[in-house]
Amino acid sequence: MARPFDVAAIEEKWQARWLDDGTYEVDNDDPRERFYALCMYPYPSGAAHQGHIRNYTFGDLIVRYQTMKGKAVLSPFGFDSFGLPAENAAIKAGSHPRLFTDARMKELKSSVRRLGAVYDWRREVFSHDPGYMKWAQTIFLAFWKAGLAYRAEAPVNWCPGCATVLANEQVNPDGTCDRSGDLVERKNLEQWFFKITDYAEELLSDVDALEWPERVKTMQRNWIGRSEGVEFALALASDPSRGLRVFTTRPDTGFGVTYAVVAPEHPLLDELTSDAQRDAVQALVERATSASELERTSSSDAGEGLEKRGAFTGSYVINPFTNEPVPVYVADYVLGTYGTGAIMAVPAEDERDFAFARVHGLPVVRTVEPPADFEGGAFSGDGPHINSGFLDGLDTTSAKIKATEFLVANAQGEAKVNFRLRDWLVSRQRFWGCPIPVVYCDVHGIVAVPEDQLPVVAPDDVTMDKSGQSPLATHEGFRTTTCPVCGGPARRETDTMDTFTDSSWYFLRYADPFTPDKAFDPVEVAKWMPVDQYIGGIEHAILHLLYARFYMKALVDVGLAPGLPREPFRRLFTQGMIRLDGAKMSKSKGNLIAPEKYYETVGADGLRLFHLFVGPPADDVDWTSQTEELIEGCGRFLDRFYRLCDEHEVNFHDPFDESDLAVRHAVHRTVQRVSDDFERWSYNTAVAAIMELLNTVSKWARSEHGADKKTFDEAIETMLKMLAPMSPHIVAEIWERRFPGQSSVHEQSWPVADPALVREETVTMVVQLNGKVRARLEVATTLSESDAAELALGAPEIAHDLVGATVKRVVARPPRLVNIIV
RNA sequence: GUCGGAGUGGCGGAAUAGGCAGACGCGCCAGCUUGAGGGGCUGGUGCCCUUAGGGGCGUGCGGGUUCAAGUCCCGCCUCCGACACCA
Repeated sequence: MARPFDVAAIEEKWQARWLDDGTYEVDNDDPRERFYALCMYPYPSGAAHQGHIRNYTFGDLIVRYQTMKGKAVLSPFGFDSFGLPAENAAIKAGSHPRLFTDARMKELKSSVRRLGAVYDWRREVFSHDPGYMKWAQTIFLAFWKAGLAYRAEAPVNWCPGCATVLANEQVNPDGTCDRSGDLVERKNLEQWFFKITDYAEELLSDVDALEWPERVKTMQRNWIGRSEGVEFALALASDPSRGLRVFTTRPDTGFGVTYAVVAPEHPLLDELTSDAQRDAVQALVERATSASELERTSSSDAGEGLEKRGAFTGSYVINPFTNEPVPVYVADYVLGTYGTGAIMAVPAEDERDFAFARVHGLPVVRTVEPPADFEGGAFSGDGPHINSGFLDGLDTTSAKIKATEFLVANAQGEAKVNFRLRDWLVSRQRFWGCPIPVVYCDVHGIVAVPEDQLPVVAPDDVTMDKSGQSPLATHEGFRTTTCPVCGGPARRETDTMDTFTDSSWYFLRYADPFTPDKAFDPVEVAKWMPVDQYIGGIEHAILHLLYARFYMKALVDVGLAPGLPREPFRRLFTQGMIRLDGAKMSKSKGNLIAPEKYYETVGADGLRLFHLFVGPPADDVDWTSQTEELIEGCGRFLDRFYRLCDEHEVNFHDPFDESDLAVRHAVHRTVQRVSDDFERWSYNTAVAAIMELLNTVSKWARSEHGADKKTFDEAIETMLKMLAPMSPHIVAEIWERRFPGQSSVHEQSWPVADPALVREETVTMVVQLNGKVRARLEVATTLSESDAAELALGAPEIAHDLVGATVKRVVARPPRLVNIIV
């Protein structure tokens, strides 16, 4: 396509200027109102693809728009530069992950520059910078000293492919590794954890006030998974002084407990198992613990269809409500990691228990009366209680209260809240991450590396392979050290931290990257936090966002962030992803569409406009053959705009007349629309509004009748300003030619609509006959109801249709519509 | 299965408070620009019937409320996403 201007030259010129002039650098003591705009910390995977382009287009639009609105906008950039891909690539090439990472950071950096996205590069942060690691480790130690980090042996998710443990959040529902897709195994290992569960309640309740997409909030709530109930003891029939502790949310159904179940991992299982049942129990346990999660859950895609495998232990416990003994089973449908790892089973009111009872021939006793037309097994709804002694006749809510009181008094019960959320496993047996800064001394145990020795940095000459242990553990020089307390022999921790720790506080360092003696100065950071607009992909709805929220609260509590808000991200926007042939576009899938070819044709300006115009920002974009043509169309729009600004085909007339006034109206109405659309993330309609205005102005100015020069200039000037955050290069170029020597369009104020010009004097009123449009009248906006009705009835088309008919009713809604019912 | 979100022309999508369905763009058609056009400009373009004027239908499906429903209510269907034995 022949463009009327040199795209590449213009874009390069302005990109260089924004960078050289430090146009978007901002100081912490800036007196203007502040705005913190942030795109999620990117993993440096190389040159940007369309997903990045889309993300940074939105981010840059906000930065430029808020700047024009007169705010001091913090727009930082950096890299989540630790992580597996670089390490795996290094193993493959026999190289060092830093080489890959540095090269890819450079690529991504040049990509965002090529897009015309602007940042305060003085604030750049990246995870493998020793200057950043030092504070990452300081924070770790602060958490440890505050009891928020601890070491424990735990059954962990072990990925054989990645040769490391994974957080629960990194294991797919089908039991495979989120990264490699390998089946995850269970292993018992000593690991570091963060006590995120201490914050479960606050993490849950604070979700309500966040201006986040509802579905992200829902996902967070579900992940935390709060449930209220009672924990109590089922007395062992063999020794009633001892009990099997269980958790239930339905104490009201206690009279219906016909058996109990313990998880295969339950500590009391061995004791509960009788000799006669030992073989059966053993078989069940072996199958359950060796089976991967996949095998355990793959028999069906619906919970109720799952095979209910279990075995009788040979023991009985006493139902405290009935005082009857009930059998204890071991079954893999009870999880060792939730609640107490044991349950009371109520087959009549719980589907899973019902399914199990059916398979194993256990009795079902209804304690809640189901509706008359109820068909099916378990009824988990509300209803009057039956077969329930002192609970008979009560509804679920009152029965729960009474049953809880009973259990507290008679079965060592206590009301309890359980969470699905587990503590965050943060150690990784990998090389390319931030080392955990502790030392193990035979005398003093776990000892923190003293602050003046931070950061602990991994040596370069480490062998990385997939042997299954931490690469750092194989490096004697690193591993062997002395105890900071006694000077005796000690060994270093050789695990590194989960990279999600790096992305949990980077936004604080951005706000104050200059402080040399601490992670950040809370006074400086308070000037920017919380982030006003956070932008990123929906894939981080749980992991990153939950961890960062936890960090923020924990940092305040351990004293590193006094006075800072406990929630880091006030507003969140999750953009849709780009799909190619139905699959998400990503480097790992290898289905990328590189932006370069579009830079050559429509330029960064055209590509940005496309991403804004293609549809609602939150929606996914399907990249199809038609997409190319859409992008061309966006380029053509910019061409048309450029040519109009040239004024070659424009005619001018002198006295200002009605046609000019109409254009002024259109200009101001468009300003109104675009401003509103910007505020509500409706960029596609904002672009449409400007396209419409260009069509109007173009037709008017190139007509024989011509345009008033002042009105024309106002229209062009206003369009330039409105397009500035969208397609910043060409707009800056045109502005400079029209206003040589003046400050850039990007330093102008965002246009404000004149209310008098937004208001219309006349409008088209629709006249309907029985709801069908029969006439259109041009009327004054101030038209009264009675005048509207009169006008409508008098309209020639209507009068004709009304001959011989009786008007039953006239609904007048001036000035838009009148509906005549006959 | 549960919880979210969505379903509108050939396509991406618009309709912000119940009031003209289809803005804007892509594609397509016609005309002009006439050396041709992958450029530019002008006009047309939901579907069906009709020679015309005009008429009918139309926002996943079926009901309902209303003068008026893409929008509100009830019941379904389909697709996408999250969770998925969490007691």
